[in-house]
Amino acid sequence: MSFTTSEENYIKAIYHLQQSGDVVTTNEVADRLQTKAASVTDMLKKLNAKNLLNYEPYKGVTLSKDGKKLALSIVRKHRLWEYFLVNHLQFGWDEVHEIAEELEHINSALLIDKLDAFLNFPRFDPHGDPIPDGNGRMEISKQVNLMDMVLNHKAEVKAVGSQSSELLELLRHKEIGIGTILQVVRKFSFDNSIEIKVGKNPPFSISQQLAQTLFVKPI
Amino acid sequence: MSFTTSEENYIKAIYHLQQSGDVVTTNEVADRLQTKAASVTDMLKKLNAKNLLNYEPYKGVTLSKDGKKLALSIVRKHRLWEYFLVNHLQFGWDEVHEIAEELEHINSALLIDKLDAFLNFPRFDPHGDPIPDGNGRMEISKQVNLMDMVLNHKAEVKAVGSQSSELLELLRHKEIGIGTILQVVRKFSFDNSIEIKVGKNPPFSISQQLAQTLFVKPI
DNA sequence: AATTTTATTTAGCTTCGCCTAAATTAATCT
DNA sequence: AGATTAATTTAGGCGAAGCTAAATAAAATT
Repeated sequence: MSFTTSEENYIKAIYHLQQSGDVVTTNEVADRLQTKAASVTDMLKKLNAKNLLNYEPYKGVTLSKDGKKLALSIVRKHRLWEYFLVNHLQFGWDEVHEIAEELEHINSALLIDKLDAFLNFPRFDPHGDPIPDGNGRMEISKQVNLMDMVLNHKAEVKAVGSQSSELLELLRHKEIGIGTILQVVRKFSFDNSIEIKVGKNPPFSISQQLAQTLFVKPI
Repeated sequence: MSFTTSEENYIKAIYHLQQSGDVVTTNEVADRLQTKAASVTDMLKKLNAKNLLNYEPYKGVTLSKDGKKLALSIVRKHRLWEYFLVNHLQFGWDEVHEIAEELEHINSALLIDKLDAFLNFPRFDPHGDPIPDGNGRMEISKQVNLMDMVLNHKAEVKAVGSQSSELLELLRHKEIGIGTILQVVRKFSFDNSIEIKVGKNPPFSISQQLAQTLFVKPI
């Protein structure tokens, strides 16, 4: 089964809307996709006929098993491409969304598998959102990127954005690992570097690139 | 100005058809795009109205200045993506065409510039076709990939597929450079390696990966 | 419970890219 | 040159995905 870009966009929108508040309404979808309710109704009927959703007129919609699977595969593609754009093409993490929005519709399972391998099977995208694996499974813990931590709040390192040996070497050197408790004590806007404090050691600074790959959970 | 995937495919088709035999006919386009002549006529009128072509009913079509520019930008994208797929994602050069066909329609000048830089400004794609630069200029010489040379014919190395330091190191070691005269004396299908002879030295073998980055001109 | 408001669906129309069949122009062959 | 064949265009339609306006169902108010 293959789907149009439009169909995929609807499925993805419903997936995201479903995250907060189970059943999704026609207007919510229309809002998110910048389209009109009537157009949404048309598409819901179409996707319902393809068994991607559970839809009953006037009663809102949820994704079916197949719909969820499709949504996760699109999310996977989107986040892998974002990772690629930021970590290999030197995009800022704030400028990649629209491009990934296009790339996510490229149709090739092999391409995505090879991209995943090339990127070293990252588990989080540059925004800290988890990347589903080939079976749609992903990390659940609600993490926040170290760049987004409020000052002077303790947090525990929960995940790193990639498995590349260069990154691991650097982390080993700085003595940062999963489980490390730290807090951000200062942020410098010049180069977006931040200063962190681990235990009773004196604070030291880390680069934006490094901070972006660290995901922490506030304590 | 932005164009639909369909429009871009027509422009690209006309560009390629124009390479061999100036003026392009409706049926040639229909053939190449696996569509019907009537559909082509529709599109030709549309693209003509957008000043991308010089089209007169019954008299065939050529690309206008703008059309050529657009065509070259699509070809550029296509070949850069092919290069990426083969040299970074480990695709075989025979399996990348369809995927690049999709990727070439992704719309972002910045993306392509950054991809180009990431790839080290390659001048030839994995098939030996030249990659246009941002201004639509590209190498002209009719080269053939070393993999495709007939046995025992002398040829001169004209270009290498990339500028990566790893490649250059290897070439220096093997004493191959632009201008080197060589001939393929044997091909091994097991690993697609080939044996070449330079001057009066004994023949030596080079890997498929290396051979694919070498472009020669038969003498 | 009846009415009003809001949400959703239905009906009918538009554009895009494609199609078939019919008409027309150009090319080729006696 | 006139007739036949081939190439191309025109006319009319179709499905996808969108829209507006009207109809209907559900929710909220009185």
